[in-house]
Amino acid sequence: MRELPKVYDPREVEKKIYKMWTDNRYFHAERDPDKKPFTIVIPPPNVTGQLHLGHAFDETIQDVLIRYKRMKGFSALWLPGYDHAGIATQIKVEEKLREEGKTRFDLGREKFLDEVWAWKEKYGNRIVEQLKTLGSSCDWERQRFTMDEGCSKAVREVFCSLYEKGLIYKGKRIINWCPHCTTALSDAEVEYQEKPGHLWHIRYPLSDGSGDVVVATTRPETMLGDTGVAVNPNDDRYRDIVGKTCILPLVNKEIPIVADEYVDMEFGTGCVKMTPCHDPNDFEVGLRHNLEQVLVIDGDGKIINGGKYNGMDRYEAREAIVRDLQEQGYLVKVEDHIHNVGTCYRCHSDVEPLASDQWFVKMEPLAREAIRVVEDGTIKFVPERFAKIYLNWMHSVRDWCISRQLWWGHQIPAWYCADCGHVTVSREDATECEHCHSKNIERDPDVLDTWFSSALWPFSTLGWPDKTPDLEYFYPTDVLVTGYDIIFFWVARMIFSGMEHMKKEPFHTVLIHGLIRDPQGKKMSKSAGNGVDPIEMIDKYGADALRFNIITGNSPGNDMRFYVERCEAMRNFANKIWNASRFVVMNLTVTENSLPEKLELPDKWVLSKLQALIREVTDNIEKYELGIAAQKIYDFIWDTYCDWYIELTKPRLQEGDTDVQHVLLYVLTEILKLLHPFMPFITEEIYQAIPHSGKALIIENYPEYNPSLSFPEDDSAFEAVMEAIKAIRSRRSEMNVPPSRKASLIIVTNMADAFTSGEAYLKKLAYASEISVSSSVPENTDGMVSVVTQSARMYMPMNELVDIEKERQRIEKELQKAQGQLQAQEKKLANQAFISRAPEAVVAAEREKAEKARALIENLQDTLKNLG
RNA sequence: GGGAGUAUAGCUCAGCUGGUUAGAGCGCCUGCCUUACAAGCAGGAGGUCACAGGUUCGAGCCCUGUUACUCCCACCA
Repeated sequence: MRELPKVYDPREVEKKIYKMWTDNRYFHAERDPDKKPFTIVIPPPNVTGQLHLGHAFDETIQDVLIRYKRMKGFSALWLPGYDHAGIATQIKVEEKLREEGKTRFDLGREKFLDEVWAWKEKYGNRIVEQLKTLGSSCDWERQRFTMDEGCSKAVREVFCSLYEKGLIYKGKRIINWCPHCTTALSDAEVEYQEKPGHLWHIRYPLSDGSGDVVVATTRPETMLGDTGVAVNPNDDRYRDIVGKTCILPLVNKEIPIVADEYVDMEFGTGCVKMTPCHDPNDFEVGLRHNLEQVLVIDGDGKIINGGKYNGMDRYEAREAIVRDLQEQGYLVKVEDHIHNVGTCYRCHSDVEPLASDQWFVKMEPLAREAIRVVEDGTIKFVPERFAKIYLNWMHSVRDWCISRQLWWGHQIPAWYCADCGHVTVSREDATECEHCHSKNIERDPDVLDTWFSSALWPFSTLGWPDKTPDLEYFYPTDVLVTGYDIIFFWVARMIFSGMEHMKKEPFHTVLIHGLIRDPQGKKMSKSAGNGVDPIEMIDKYGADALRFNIITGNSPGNDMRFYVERCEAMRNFANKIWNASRFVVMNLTVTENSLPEKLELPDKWVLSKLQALIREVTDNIEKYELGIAAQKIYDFIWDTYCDWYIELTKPRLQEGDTDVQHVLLYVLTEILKLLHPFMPFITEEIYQAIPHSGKALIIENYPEYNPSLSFPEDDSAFEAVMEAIKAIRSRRSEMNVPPSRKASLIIVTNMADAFTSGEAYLKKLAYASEISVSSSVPENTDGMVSVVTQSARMYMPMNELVDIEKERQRIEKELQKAQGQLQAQEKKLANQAFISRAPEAVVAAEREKAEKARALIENLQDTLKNLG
């Protein structure tokens, strides 16, 4: 046992404690056949990213679960790692190059990748350090990276096996293209934003000179790629012109007018220009009617195949085209129109839909199992409602575009033969065409979507495709913790990947949390400048305070606002525990943590409360109600332990009672264990400073409910004493009597035992000078203040402070209130329907309440009588 | 167009399967440096649980409708 310093300094303590944990390898999970495994794989943060509050939220939840399970005797593995984050990382390195006046093409692929790896080495460690600062008990010995050798092997295996099964194919489709990132994106990577725009009505003259058609468009620049006009076959207005051709203005090209059900007669003019290369619907219509495909916007968002507009940016071209149309008399009218524009989830540029040759994963066959395991409950979402969101998406999922026109990532293992055109897809790097054995082959330059490798994370990190002991022991993992914003990106893809490649669900529970927002409820972002740096918060208030702030005060799946003030409050809580512990240490002469044979009333009371807490907290954690569990521990520590129990021990400690020391120490230790998953640092630090049997709190056993330490009768007996104390305090406060003015106390009660053994506590907490417990009322109550509870009538001589008339009024008021309450209770109990239909326990509780109300009323009436 | 969420004290939010007098933090008022803690202690004020119906012995919680705000999906050019 050692002295605790007067002020708790989280900065110093946290560093020291974390080192102690890692030095002793407490985070390392062994494959112990005698233990059950409990596994969480971390949602891999961007390797070059920085920890933000979203991570802090996510990691804290995982750390609480892992620490809890570790203490519950599981071999708890929290597997850490990082994502190469293809687009995000490549953009950052390209930005750096741009500052040096270079592009990636100046360097060439190989040198550029060297640059990215160097970048990764430089910044890849920062986030690791930040995770450690937060207290994350990850098994760092198993740290992985989505582009390390093992993960690369897994990616290669998956790509090849899906290709062999016909579940990966290459084809020309309309895909989402980001002109800024210059790559294709998947549907999930497009965010739609409502933006104000216009609806331009443009006149296309009929070739035969018999009139014209007017089309409406939100994107006039795409007219350069128009290869037809479509109308609805049931539209009487246009029946005559179907089959005719019209002249595309500016381009001066003859294009057909076709009839297709796709066209909505109600919208615009009922005539739609068809741009097969830049609109998914037009693409489909074009295929049905054999329309020509003309690509007019290239990968940089510039016009091609557009005559005089070539080389213009798409928005520049829009202005020019509208101007020209107007000048030449083709523009009929312009309307304001709000429409949804797709934007890139990484850079927020407007996405350009364009026809392109890309690799896809065929989703329908994979989705089937992914749907089944969620529908049949093999995988549960917490909260449940997210299962619906997942299923909706999975039911209507389209093929997944997985090729990216980037250099940073897993290069697609496909080689094209220049001689026979065959595509060789291979687990080993190909040296010749597998079909014609020509050496004249070239590898596909594209890389895979970052999420392709993340999808394999739960098993690639455990060694798959090799049959490793880790995979055998730790897979399937248990809980996957993440925000609702990446259910589609990641969770969905892990589920179908796990089912396809492991034939086993990757986890049984998906624990979904919300987003952390700023105090105004806005999303935190770098550009808005409203972000809060968790590291700064840790520095100021301690990791424990930040963790506790984040874990409490929100309900599962809901967003939460972040308040610095709450960090302060939690810092205060940490300090409260610290000082309570200091108090215990200062008063400790015993060196062993054990319970005495003889327990006094408050001891039994606090132990009973502790048992109830243990049961509830464990229940809550098992149901992933971490915030509720944390709140209950908070309340117990502050209210039950500090404000009541410690105060109650003071008289006994002064008398040199060592039994009470034991109880103090015992309860404190149990509290530390309960709290440890939430506030790991301060609890460990205190544990190390008090007498303890184990080596470290982190590997202690989590408290178990023990009914032999629950004493319901003593519990309620002591509650009666507490009630008396509270009533006296309240009375004194109303009368502005300072604690320094003690008063003698006469207690009339039929619970003499409880009040007699509680004398010392009444003296201390109710500021009594001397106490007499009797069964009869004093003869003369003049000049006495009366305080009444259900179990006692108490008198305090206060002489000059007492006004009989006011006393009478006050007690009459209390009496009235109590009678009102009793009336309500009696009414309820007189209700035959209630008696017969409500559960017995509820009725019994109601009867007890009525009893108590009657007791209180009786006491009040007697007191009134005695006033004379 | 489809789906989901939220509405509880001045502010931010809890309230777990319907069962006391609806809670916490911050803020506010009163009194205390009571030898662990003023980052504290004691006492207190403050709520027709969005609105209207319904189910039930009993509703903040369940059902229906309304209003307001938020989000996701779809993408009529």
